[in-house]
Amino acid sequence: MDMSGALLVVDDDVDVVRAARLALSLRHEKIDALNDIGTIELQVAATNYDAILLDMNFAAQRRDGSQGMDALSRILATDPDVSVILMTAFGSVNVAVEALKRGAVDFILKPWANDKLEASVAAAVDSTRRRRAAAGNLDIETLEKKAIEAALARAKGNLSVAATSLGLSRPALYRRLSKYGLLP
Amino acid sequence: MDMSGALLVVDDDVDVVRAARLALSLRHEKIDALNDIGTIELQVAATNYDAILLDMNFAAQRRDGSQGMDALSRILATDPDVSVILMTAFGSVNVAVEALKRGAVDFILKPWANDKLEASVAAAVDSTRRRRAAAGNLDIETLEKKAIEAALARAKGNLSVAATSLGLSRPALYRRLSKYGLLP
DNA sequence: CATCGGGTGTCCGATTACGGACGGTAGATG
DNA sequence: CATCTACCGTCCGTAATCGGACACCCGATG
Repeated sequence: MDMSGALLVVDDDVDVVRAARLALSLRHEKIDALNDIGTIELQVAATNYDAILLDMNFAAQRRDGSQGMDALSRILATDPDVSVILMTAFGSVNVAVEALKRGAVDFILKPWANDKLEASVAAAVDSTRRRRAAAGNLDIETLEKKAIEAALARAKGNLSVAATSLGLSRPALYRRLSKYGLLP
Repeated sequence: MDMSGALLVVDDDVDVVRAARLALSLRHEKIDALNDIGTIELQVAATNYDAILLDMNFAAQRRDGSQGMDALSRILATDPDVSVILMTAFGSVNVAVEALKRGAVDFILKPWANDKLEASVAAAVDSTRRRRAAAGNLDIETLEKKAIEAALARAKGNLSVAATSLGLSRPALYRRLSKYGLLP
């Protein structure tokens, strides 16, 4: 499985950016860096990143992670399908939980173990790709087929119940079962 | 907004169950308890709970949370729409992150603050209800309307692009826009 | 046993949906 | 200016879909 992706590392500490490149460049060809969250929306809108590594603090005295949380929201508003991994040296259980509840896909404490970072990024890239594929899979027939499969599963194979929940008559459902190759 | 829900507290410590009832019974009429995860699937299959509070350790020497993680998976396999809040006295950032990545909606450290527990449960009940409502909203027209709205948003109002991504001809899309009241 | 309720599979006259084609607009380009 | 490209809104001959109705089956019940 090819997990090479386009990554963005957002951190004002150049050593962190360097360490991340070192850990990830063997496997990922494109690793952009951004040291200031002020233009994060522009950057994210301009490139379909596969994963974003986002630090949580961007001012010397800040440790509460609120800047990273804010940036997370802005990133996801700009590109709802991208996976964001938050990074911090000052993590607590509460901050970690809050980050994930707000949509981060993972949370990495600094200093990280390289194999852990690699695994997290690989999973994030995979996640993003699945999300993009699903979002691109919008044709009416695919959605209809999936809905019918879901309704059948929920109705435990009862065709009458499934037809009702789908808002279809039974003959209409039979036609679709035949059309989509779902007949037993 | 009525947030009274059917709750299940899964913990082998009767003091925890008692404390949870005390904190939550003013607002929630049904609070079941289960002290052993062995029959968790049966319990969850028998009742449409709105939220489940799940301890992470069920044996005296166990602190790693693996029993709770296992139970979480089993609960979600049985009822994919229910919100599960994990609880433990031995939480770490890694355990918390792993819990949320596996599908828990929140993570509470013991001993908890009652207002925090209440808020978490209220959000979980709301979440579960939204999930159930969405799962029950399976009629073909609703799904089709939503798909069209999503495609229009992605295509930034470009009808030709939206029609193509939906697998429809432009006249077919126009008919649906008219049918669903989506014409500008 | 007969009856009821719930479900299955199919048919056919009526209705609706389909998409290629037409005519038009707007912006970019030489 | 003329041309091209991309998009918009609509039409109409053809094709497909619609759902009430029919016949049947199965399990539960009196």
